[in-house]
Amino acid sequence: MGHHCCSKQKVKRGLWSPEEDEKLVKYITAHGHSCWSAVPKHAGLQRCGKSCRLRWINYLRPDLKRGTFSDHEERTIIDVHRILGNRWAQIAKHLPGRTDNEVKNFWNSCIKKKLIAQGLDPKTHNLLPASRTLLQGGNGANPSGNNPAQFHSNGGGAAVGSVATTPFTISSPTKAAAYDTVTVTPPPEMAPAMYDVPNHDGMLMGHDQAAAAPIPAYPYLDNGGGVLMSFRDQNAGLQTSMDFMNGSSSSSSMDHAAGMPNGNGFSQGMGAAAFMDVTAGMWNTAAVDSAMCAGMEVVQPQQQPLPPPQGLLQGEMVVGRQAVMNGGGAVADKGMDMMDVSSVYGGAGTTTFDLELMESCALFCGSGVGGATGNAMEQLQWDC
DNA sequence: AACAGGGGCAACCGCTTGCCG
DNA sequence: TCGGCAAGCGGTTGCCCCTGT
Repeated sequence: MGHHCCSKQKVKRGLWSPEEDEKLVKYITAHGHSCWSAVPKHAGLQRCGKSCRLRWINYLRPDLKRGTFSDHEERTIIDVHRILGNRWAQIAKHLPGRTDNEVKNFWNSCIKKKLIAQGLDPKTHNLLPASRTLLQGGNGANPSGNNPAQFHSNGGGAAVGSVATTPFTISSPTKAAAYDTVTVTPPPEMAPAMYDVPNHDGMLMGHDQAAAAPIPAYPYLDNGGGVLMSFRDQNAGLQTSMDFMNGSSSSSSMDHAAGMPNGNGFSQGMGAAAFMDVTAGMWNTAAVDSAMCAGMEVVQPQQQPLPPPQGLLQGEMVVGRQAVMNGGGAVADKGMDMMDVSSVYGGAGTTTFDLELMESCALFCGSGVGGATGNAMEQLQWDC
């Protein structure tokens, strides 16, 4: 059965011959591809437009990078996949010269196996049950030297060494020097509700001072500020990290004070909180409801904070989309109208970080409330 | 040398999305 | 608002090549 666009045509299928490639390249080079359905006819090809498009995009495009994936590209794929899931086109955008098809094939043929070999579920990036059981037997420590927690995605090692104290990290590297931190003491009655992580898949957020250090440039997310996220497996005591960087991002970090009850984490089952203030680029958080940021260190700017956008007071706390971040649970139950950033995004335009990815990162925070279904990584997938 | 099995990759299929009349 | 069309996208298939027996 042919494509819809060519069902009435007699089209060739299967592998492309060099002659066909040449015809297509010549035509596209000379005329472009404003309408793919017209391309085969004008190029003298017995193919459907859809096939021509695929051939061009996946193989003939001059800007394609051929050959094996580098270690860096591999790490990038894993990192972004952890956030976006099987959204190959989105992942491929972070790999110049690579196509979604190429990334997908590489994932299925190589990376997936590596993750499984490391004891990680390639779909969720969480520990596989077998590995979790094994590691739990070691009281959360890494007994084998093949600890998935050592699979630190950015290669920078910012959070690898902080397994014991840094469950989840969001930071941005380049303006680290402009910020210091203040610690907000968690009200004891509030902290458990906010940080309880009820199941194995709970993702935790926290702050890692080390993660605030500048990190070398990353090839992806070149359209926004950087975010570094680090995940610790609550039960196994393991941690992995991901970095979303770009050269213009501001620095920020979040921190949980030591000794937070039950793991310092954002819960799938609870309303979760990530605090950043896009009024100053990002993570310029100042006057935050102490109940919301219990146990967190909230970064404050040291130098010339940017003026707040319209509709926001300096230092007001805004994060993500309200519908995403403020899903109810303990936080919402207390009447907190948190994380509504829509007015900021649409208004002053002061944010510079990758909203799409950031939102993907943030989604998990609230989606489990009122029906904590699925796992953390599935909740990360942005529901566009 | 022949064969089987597996891996990698290119291409296809079908659904979704966006645009336009 | 609706329907048709084209493009985008992710999942799947099938072919080719390599390796082990």
